[in-house]
Amino acid sequence: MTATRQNNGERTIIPLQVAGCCDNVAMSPKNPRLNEQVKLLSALADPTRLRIVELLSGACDSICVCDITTQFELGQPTISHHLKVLRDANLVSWEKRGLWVYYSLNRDVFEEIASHLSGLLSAAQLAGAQR
Amino acid sequence: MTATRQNNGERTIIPLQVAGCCDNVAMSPKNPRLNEQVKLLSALADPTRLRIVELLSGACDSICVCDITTQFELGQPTISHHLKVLRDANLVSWEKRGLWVYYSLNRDVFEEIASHLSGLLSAAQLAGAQR
DNA sequence: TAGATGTATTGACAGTCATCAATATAGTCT
DNA sequence: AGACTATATTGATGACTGTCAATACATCTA
Repeated sequence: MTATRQNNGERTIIPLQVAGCCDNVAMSPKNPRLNEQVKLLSALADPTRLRIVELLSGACDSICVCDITTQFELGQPTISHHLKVLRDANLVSWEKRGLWVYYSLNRDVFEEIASHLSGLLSAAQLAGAQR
Repeated sequence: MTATRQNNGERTIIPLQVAGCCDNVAMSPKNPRLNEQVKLLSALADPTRLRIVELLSGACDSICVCDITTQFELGQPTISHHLKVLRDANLVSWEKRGLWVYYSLNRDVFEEIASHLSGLLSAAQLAGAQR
C-alpha cells in the first residue's frame, strides 16, 4: 500500500486507483519478461561489451572479429568470450566468411530493451505530471 | 580497419570515411562517458533492482521503503542494499520523513541511459539504411 | 528516559564473472 | 598432406556481487 506521512506522524493508506491515478504499489504485476530484460541489460553492463556494441552500431556493415580485437588491450579469448555473451543475449548475429567471422547488431532485439527503458521513463513522466 | 572478404580470399582494406559512409572502425573514439553508462546499466541489470525501478516508475509519487520491501521475498538489509546501488548510480533520490524513507526515480538521469541506447539504435538503423 | 520501530550499515559467505594461458576447431594456401 | 591463420572453447584464478544475520542509527511514543 502507498503510505503518506501526515502531521500526526501516522501513515494513512491511500486506496487503490485513486481518482484515475497511476497503479498502486501493491497492485503492480511482476513483469513477465523481467529475466529476459535483465539478461539484455547484463550483456550491456560491461565496458568492453558496451564498446563492442557501439562499434557495431556505428559501422556501415558487419565487423570482422579481427577488427574488434585490435580496438582493445585484451586477449583474443577474452574478446571471444564477450562476443559470446552478446550472442547469448541475442544482441548480435555472426556469420563466418572464410577464415573470418563477422558480427552485426540485432537491431530488433536491441530496440526491445531501448523501448522498455523509454517506456519506464514515460510512465515516470506521466506519473510526475499527474501530481 | 574494416575488412571485406573477396573472391580470392584476401581481406581488402577499406579506406577511412568511404563516400560519406559511417565512421570506420579504427576511428571510433572511446566514449568518454562509458564508465558512467556502465554503472547505470549495471544498476539496472538485476531483477530486484529492475523491479524496484518499475515500481518507482509506475507510482504516483515517491514510495516508502516499507512498501518496497513487502513486494519481495528478501530481507530488509538486502532491499536496502539494492536501494543503495540505485542511489550510487544516481538513478533514485531519497527523502526521510519521520521514521520512513521515501524513494523516487531521477528521471533526468534515467533518461540519459535510455536516450543513449536509443541513440545507438538510431545509428545502427542509419548505418543499415546506407547499405 | 526507556522502549519500540523503520532503515542503513557491517561483516561473512557462496555464487558469478572477467581475464588469461593453453588447446581445439575450421578454413586457406602451398 | 602439412603449415599457417582466425576464432572458439576449456579450465584456472582472482575480483566482484547478492544475500543474510547482527548491529547501529534515527525517530517516534509512552
